[in-house]
Amino acid sequence: MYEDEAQIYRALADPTRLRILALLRVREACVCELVGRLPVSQPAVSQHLRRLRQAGFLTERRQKYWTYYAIRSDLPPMLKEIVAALPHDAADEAWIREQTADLVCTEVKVAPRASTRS
Amino acid sequence: MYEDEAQIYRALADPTRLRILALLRVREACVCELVGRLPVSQPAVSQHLRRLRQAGFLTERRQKYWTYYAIRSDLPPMLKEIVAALPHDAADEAWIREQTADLVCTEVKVAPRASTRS
DNA sequence: TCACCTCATCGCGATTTACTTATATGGCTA
DNA sequence: TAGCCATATAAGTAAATCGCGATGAGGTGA
Repeated sequence: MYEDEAQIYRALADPTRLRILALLRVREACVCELVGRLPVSQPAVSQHLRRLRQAGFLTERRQKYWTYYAIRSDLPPMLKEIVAALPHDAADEAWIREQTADLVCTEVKVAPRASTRS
Repeated sequence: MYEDEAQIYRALADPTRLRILALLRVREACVCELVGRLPVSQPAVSQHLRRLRQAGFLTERRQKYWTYYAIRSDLPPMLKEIVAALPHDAADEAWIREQTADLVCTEVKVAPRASTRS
């Protein structure tokens, strides 16, 4: 009794996952984009995305190198309201809006690696 | 960032707490009434109530022996919607409706103790 | 005042969660 | 097909969570 509902709220019970939802509210994004913005490692982001997907919040789509995650368009009304009610972080939203999806990952992540090539 | 919201959803991330909210949706109740209905111990119920109160869902009121908990009437709209959207359990709602607050605890709990007095 | 009632808190063990690093997977491209 | 890229999974650890029984706190009433 109420296990299913608790499961859904448990998926929302983490600040990083809420931030991911707020970011994806602007537009879909691939894992590496989120990794470039969030203060946790790539596996952590991957695990959070899996949790949100299993709870029914996200869909995934493969394209070229990247896996894009997006908020399900057929979200139940209550969940849609919850997502809509999340606070807006101006910096986060500006950031994800100005990303050019196909460039971010390679461009951003090659730079740091340059130092390891020496 | 998003810590406060996560805190709220964490308070909802447990089936027993959701069931308590659904029960209190019918009417306020004292701890011993909830203990009489839920499949967990009195300390567990007490802790769940504290968690819900700290998250801002409940108020408490003392009267004679009992502490009555109720859903805050000034709940933010989003939280009010969340509580309203919880599934209705007919048996639970019938049960709490037919309780006569002042009788339940002493009546119900004296009986089992009789066997330990022998 | 003292016994009794409800409820809160303490202290503990078991489980879950969220993170890390290391490594595996699988698509893409040369 | 060989190597690279983004992503997923594995394994381990620290902290949070949920349950219990025992006990403490505080009001009530004889």
